Amino acid sequence: MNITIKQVRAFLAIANNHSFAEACATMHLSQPALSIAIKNLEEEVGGKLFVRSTRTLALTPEGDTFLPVAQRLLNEWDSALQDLNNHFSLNRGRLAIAAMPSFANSLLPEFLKSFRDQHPKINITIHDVIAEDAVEMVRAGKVELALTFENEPSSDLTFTPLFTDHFIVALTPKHALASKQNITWQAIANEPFIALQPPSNIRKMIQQSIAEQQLDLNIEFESNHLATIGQMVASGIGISIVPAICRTLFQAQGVQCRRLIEPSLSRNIGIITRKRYPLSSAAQAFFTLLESNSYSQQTPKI
Amino acid sequence: MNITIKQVRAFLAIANNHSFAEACATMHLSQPALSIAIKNLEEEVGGKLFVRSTRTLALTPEGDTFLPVAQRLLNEWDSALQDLNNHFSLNRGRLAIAAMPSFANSLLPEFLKSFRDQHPKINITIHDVIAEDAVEMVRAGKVELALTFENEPSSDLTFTPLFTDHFIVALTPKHALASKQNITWQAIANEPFIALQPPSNIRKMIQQSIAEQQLDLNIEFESNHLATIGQMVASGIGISIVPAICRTLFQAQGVQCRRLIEPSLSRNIGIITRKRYPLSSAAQAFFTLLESNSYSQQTPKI
DNA sequence: CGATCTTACGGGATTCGTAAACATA
DNA sequence: TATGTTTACGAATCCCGTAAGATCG
Repeated sequence: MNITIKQVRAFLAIANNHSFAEACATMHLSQPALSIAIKNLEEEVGGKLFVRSTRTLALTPEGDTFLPVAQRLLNEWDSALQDLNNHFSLNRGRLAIAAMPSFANSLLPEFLKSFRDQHPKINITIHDVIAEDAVEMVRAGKVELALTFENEPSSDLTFTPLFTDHFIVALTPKHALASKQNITWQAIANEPFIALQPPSNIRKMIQQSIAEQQLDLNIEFESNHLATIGQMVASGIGISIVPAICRTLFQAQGVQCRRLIEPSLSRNIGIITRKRYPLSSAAQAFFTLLESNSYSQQTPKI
Repeated sequence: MNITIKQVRAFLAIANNHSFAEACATMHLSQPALSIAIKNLEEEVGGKLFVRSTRTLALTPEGDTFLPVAQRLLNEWDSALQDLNNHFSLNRGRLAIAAMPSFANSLLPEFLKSFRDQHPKINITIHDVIAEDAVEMVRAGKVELALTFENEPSSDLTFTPLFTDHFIVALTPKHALASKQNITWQAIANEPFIALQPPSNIRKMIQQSIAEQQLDLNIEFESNHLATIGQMVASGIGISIVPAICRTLFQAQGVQCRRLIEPSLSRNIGIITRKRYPLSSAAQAFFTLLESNSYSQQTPKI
């Protein structure tokens, strides 16, 4: 049975207009074309759908029972294809991304705002999880892309760098070290230190750096959240080392930031995606947005 | 958006086979034809559905979300059209008919049996109602045809005669009149009479005939049902005049039948249908069955 | 006789298949 | 290099529109 959409559409047009002649207009077709279309349709389905004389046109009982079915079929057909088209044209769709907390807390909201302004119909889900989990979510296909730092190259993942993020020292303005523009690791090692709890990658990087310099960190407080650390630092109970992208967040809490030197510590932040899997139009659009704006999101060097 | 069934079918074939080349077989198409079909489809919907290299083929996220939708669309499409085809080929459908009680009680079951043997998938509904109601059900479109006697020609209904049905006298074998082959109205007028209750048409015809002969009927009992009248006659409390088509029913109850003469009384029995409305395939088949077997259903003249 | 559907037929667009080119693992 | 997809192109098919024919009210 080889029946086309157009034939069924013609059937509907005629049934709704109660006339071949009038249906021509809605179908943008000549009368003979309609006639042939219906004739072929009737041959395919095995019986007449209309009884027609020159003056009257009526549906056969079979045509009558088919009418609502045909209407439903075409409605579903049209809406399904419209929906597909909307996904491509970003008038519809879902975008799931993961971001490590330091990114989600700092730069991400601006990107989201600008994406939503451009594509308000796209539903966005953010997974604010630690870097390792973000990467795993990409690998498992739970999100299309993750915003996190660069880690070891993987055979199934791609890292697209956006910018380099430096670590900075966070302290209260009343702190003795606050008068300096640059603060050394050596100086930090003598201070009460507030650290992110493992398995944070920031914690890991700081401890590795400390170890390389054969220093010891005086960790007196720990927390899971950068915002909590900011509050602790603001209260003056200790200092911390935090990503520069979160500088705005810390300053809002009354915390001051100083350059960390000898050596400075930084990491590349970018986009993790799966190899050999295409991005959805929505994800691609977000990817492009991130890339094209990354130059303006350079970590301020203070 | 002009998208054909064939294009979506091609999309499904490729997605299910994970290959253009293999999908060719199921689509009975060459590779280039498939390639072009998908290319056109992708252009219509506004984006890629597959990412393909010579060695790998995968769905895009959009293609992936469209896959189950497309599957459902085609399933519904195919089953709807198959269903329509089944209606025409009598592999499916519903037939609603009305029949006056005397017909429904006598000849109809045999017709139904033979129809069901030929078309077992057709669902049949019988409305066993008095003749006037049967006609009204046709007029209202509640049934496609009615089996009843001929009445005044109507502008919107058609009567197709099947056979002529004579009225006969029903009495118990012990009855004094049982010895006669033919019984006159005059003789009946002297007997206790068992009549169908109004608004039965049989009652009407009998009373009209009696009146024309300026006789009086000695109605002592009345009932709504022919079967009840049969029981009453069998018990010997009176005699009745009944349609000859019900002769078998009465004989089974131990009632004997005699010819009614001076004058004989008969009516044409046939099919009532709507003018200007086509019959469904099922109704048409039943109509044809009735017509082609009516010769063998001639009322026995006793 | 007039309005409407159907048949006939020529032109045009679409689609097909073969063959060649192309791309990737 | 070998497998599988895409492009090129000639051919067949299908579909459309104009014009003529048929039919019913």
